[in-house]
Amino acid sequence: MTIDDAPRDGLRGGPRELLRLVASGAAVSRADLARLSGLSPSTVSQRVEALISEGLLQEAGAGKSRGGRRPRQLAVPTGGALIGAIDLGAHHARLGTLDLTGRVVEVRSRPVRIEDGPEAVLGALLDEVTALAPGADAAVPGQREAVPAGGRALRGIGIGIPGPVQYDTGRVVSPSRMPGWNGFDARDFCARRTQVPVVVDNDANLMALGEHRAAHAELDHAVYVKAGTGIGAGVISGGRLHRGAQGSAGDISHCRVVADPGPLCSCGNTGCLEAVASGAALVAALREQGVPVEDLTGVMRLIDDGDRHATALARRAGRSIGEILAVVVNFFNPQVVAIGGRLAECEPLLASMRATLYERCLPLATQALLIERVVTGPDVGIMGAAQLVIDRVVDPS
Amino acid sequence: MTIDDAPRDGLRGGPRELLRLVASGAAVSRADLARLSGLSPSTVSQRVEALISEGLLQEAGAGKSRGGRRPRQLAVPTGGALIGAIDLGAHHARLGTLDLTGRVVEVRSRPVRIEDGPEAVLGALLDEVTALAPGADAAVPGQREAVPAGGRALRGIGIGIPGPVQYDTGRVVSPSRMPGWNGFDARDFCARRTQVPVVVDNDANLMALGEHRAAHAELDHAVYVKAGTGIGAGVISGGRLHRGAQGSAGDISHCRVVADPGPLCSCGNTGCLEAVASGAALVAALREQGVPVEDLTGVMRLIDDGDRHATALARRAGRSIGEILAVVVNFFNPQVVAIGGRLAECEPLLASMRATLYERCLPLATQALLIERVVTGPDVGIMGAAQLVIDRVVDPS
DNA sequence: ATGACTTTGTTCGGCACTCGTAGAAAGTGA
DNA sequence: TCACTTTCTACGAGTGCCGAACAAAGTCAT
Repeated sequence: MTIDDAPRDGLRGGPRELLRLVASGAAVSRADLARLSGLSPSTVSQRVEALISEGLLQEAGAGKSRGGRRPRQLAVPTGGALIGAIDLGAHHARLGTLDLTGRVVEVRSRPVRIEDGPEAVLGALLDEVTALAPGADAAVPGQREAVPAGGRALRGIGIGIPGPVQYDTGRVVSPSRMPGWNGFDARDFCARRTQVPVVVDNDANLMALGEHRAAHAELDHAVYVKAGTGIGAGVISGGRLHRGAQGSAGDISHCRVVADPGPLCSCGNTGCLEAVASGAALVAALREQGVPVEDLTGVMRLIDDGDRHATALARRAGRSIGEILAVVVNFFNPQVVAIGGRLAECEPLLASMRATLYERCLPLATQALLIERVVTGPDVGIMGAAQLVIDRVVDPS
Repeated sequence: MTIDDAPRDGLRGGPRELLRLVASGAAVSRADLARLSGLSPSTVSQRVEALISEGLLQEAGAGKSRGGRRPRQLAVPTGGALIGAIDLGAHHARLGTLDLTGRVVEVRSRPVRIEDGPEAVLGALLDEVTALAPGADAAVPGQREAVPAGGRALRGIGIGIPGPVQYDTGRVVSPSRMPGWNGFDARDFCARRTQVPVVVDNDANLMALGEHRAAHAELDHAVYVKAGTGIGAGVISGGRLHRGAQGSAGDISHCRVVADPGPLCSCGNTGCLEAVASGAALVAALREQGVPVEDLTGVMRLIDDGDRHATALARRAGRSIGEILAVVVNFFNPQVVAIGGRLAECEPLLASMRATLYERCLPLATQALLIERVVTGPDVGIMGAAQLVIDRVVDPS
């Protein structure tokens, strides 16, 4: 829809690049920044000065000499403004605050009941997030420009939803298994309620953004699969998040993987990937086999214990995911496919997926392909949310 | 590989935007350009002056008044420099010359025998292309800057290859059914031979570039399928050509579409899309059924005549292509899927493909999806080649 | 210690690009 | 003939970046 969906920010060009280089520890001095960013020393000097006067950067004493003048070290100040983030899942939500460099400050997990509807679910989570940033009303009005903004005020909130989100409008569209959410304008609702800018996106997209920035910032093309209760994917093309026309890019959950008399899916079709390989499908299939299992955690435990049925199901799920991803890899030719979510912990699933990919893809497409588990951990979603807020709200270059 | 694979040129920003607006007939005067491009009138004036002095644009008398001063009309000069283009196919090649706005000047078709190897095939085609632009040595040395460059000199050549091309290096990599081409550095060979800048890309990518610029320039995400002797696809993401990590993006020909004892593919696997749905596969399957058919043209004729076997095969091919494209559409969520190549003329195939797409995709992904036949005609490949040359050689902003 | 050399960082002028404003040029219409 | 519109250019200003020169602060061999 928009011309530039997500500015390729922290890499080349954007003024945030310098900030990120310092925050990541890659650069400590202005000279480092010039070398790493490719900008001229004079430009770096200029920009650093601007960042310091905005309160986004500060000097931190002198470093060690490398045979010449000692560098004046730079650091990202702690205690500045905050970003709120919510990563909503099928049964649990993760929420927290992060600083303007995208580092987690505080994080919590809460059980949620999606079926209570968007107002109730989001309302409670928003209240908790805003409570984590008490600085909002402690801000000194006159100094908002000079000092980074009072106590620890909230500059924006990023929210991930486990279903399709029309990013331009912030609406949730035709989600399966989220009764009462269809068409809900989550962005507007949250922005009105908190009086703070809000961005809303699909949870897999946020995972992709978080993991890509944290682990693969130098790679141009990547696919991140989130396999938990449901299955989704986030797509990076040319260093930017690819959301597609309706914002539903990466939604592979209803691709067909088994011939016609397959298991019935929540979407009404049969044989969908989600009906075969998602966490919910594993739980359902085990129960059908008479194995008493509570939830996905129970399934994971069975697999860890070496239960035959559960392990076989996990292998089959991995094969199914691999079959779809094989098409995706041939078509998209990414540099990396990373899998996250609860099911990524499942070794048999991962192994089957890998095997299927290598078997079914062009050798050309897999020869240099990284197939990994997501390395950023359970906070990856809220980290991606914060990245999005930084890109779109804090510093939309 | 590169940060900015293909600059989003003719749209917003690039200095070529103005040229394209004039060439397409959308703008006739400087005032038009200012309105359409969003640039200020002063900037337009400046850029137009620069383009005129480069010989890329010229004034063409006064237009009709709209209640005020009459506009000074602009036009793209004819007779300027040329771009050479070759669209290599499995059995035929299309070659020609185009002007700097991407319009075809001359075009021809030649039978080729790929198996003669790259030097012989490309050598002959290059000779013919250079012969179409005799201005190369007629150029007046001193005036190369002021006047557009002598007679009709060749500024660059764009070449499409029916197999994977590593775009960065210009090498052909592991093509199936192109014996003797693997690893061949086509760009270097052609550039040395002609002493002119050369760009080489996959044929489906060039088709995508040509069709996108000509028909869907305003759309951000598109997939163009080229179904002829082989099957390939070109991918546009965010208005740019997405080539992927190894340049093999869009290569869906070896995705599996039938369960294990499927037809043997040239790649050694069984059940590949190419072994089921390509033109070559249709010819082979008909022969196996005892139908004497010469080539793809023969198959098309049978289908037009209503032959049951041929039509059934075409329908099955359409379904197979649709099954793969369904995954692609769910994953990539494009605004348009267009199909070109010889098989696109086949109505039953197209119908089956459409049906399969609507059946297997998320409604969200197909509700606004255009499913079309390519409209640019048989020259689309060389038009795309010229676009690539313009972007990368003539005017790499 | 002393001078040569390194590394770090700033200042300053200049280039390239764009915009806005003003105004010139060239029409129309009452 | 005058008011008004449309088209196009000229000029000054602003921005963002760069390179060169220089200033600051070290190390190291003699």
